[in-house]
Amino acid sequence: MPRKPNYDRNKLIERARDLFWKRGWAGTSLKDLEAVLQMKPGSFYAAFGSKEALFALAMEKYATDGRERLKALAEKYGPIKALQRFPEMVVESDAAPAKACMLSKTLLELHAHNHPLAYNANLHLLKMEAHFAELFQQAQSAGDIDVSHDPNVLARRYQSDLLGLRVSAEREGVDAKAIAVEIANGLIML
Amino acid sequence: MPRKPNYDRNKLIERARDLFWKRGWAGTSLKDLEAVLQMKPGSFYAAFGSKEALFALAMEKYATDGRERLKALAEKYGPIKALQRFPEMVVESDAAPAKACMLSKTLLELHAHNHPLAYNANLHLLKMEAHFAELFQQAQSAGDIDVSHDPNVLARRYQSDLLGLRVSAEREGVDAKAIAVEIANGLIML
DNA sequence: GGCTTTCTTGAATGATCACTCAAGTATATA
DNA sequence: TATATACTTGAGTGATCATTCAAGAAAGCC
Repeated sequence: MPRKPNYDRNKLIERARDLFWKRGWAGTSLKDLEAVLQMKPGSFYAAFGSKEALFALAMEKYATDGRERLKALAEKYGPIKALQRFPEMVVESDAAPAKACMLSKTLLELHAHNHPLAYNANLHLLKMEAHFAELFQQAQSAGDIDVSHDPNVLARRYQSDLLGLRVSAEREGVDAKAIAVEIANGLIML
Repeated sequence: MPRKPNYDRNKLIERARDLFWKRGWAGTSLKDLEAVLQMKPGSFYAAFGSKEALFALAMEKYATDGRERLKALAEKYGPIKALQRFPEMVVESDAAPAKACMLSKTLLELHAHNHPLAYNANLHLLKMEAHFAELFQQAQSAGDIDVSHDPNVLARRYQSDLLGLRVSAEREGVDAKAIAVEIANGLIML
């Protein structure tokens, strides 16, 4: 009896993610979303409920994809090489809507307003950091990093460096690739 | 014959800076500004011309103050110690409206819109980076850092680390002080 | 083919946005 | 004290914001 929606929900979320990622929360209007998603307000609200709900879905996809890319890298090259390649990968992806991290952008924009999405962004960052810690620990087991280091401390610093890298990459006239290489090289000496 | 304004323009700019710094560009409405500055719209526009013009003034003050704090630190402790102390100082200032850097927040929020304020923010970041490079060079002259390093490269990385630190400091549950110490210690080994 | 159910449409909602301006008020000079 | 010159006030501007909803269109089941 029902009627199927004539859109691919997953693709819509991806397109929304790209727009939110690039323009941020307040910088993305519903008119922008309607244009990109090719949806009228009625359909939009029937499908997603609210701008905020869609943003949460977009951020979820962003975070999940990031973790999966890291996981794929680790399975292909091993933990230490994955950690070394990841910064360069992030900075060099020309197809991405922005160089900066969507999670940190969201956090910075909405933290002062105590907006749920800011809290949400931080949760995703914590998950990613846990993943980093896991890889650092595996690298220690493989003998690539001295066991005197606390993997959680390494992960915390690594993520901080990565966030800085990605802010720098958003700037004009800064050689982010060079910074990425420095971060990667910094891991050899541990 | 004229009548003097009954406000201290400089203090108004400082209060505006604190509000913009905390809440960002879109997150700060004119109503918010009117409340904090105790000004009606008419006075506001007579005094500053536009929200954008005031934001530019606020950012200018933010950047100038930052450079002066660094300069004061360098005059008191010398170049290398100043560079080491700066990250901790930035993270520990509890009076500040936000931990994250106002310039990077502005850049991330407005870069995708090609907003003049984003370009402006980048200019201030470049100035700060030049100041860092100068201190690195002085530290080399003093024998505290090996001359094999390019001071501009050091400054680029230092600023990137600092930006990452300050994003991390904005997060809940992250020991930013510890990261600041790590950055400081990283300078010893150069 | 009719019927039910869902999806789609798009005008309309009230709220808030940055900003304007004419009228009123205060002050420094003459 | 009179006057000229600012500064202050606050209601009002049109634009845009996210969101709603009633009406119309399409698709699966009997």
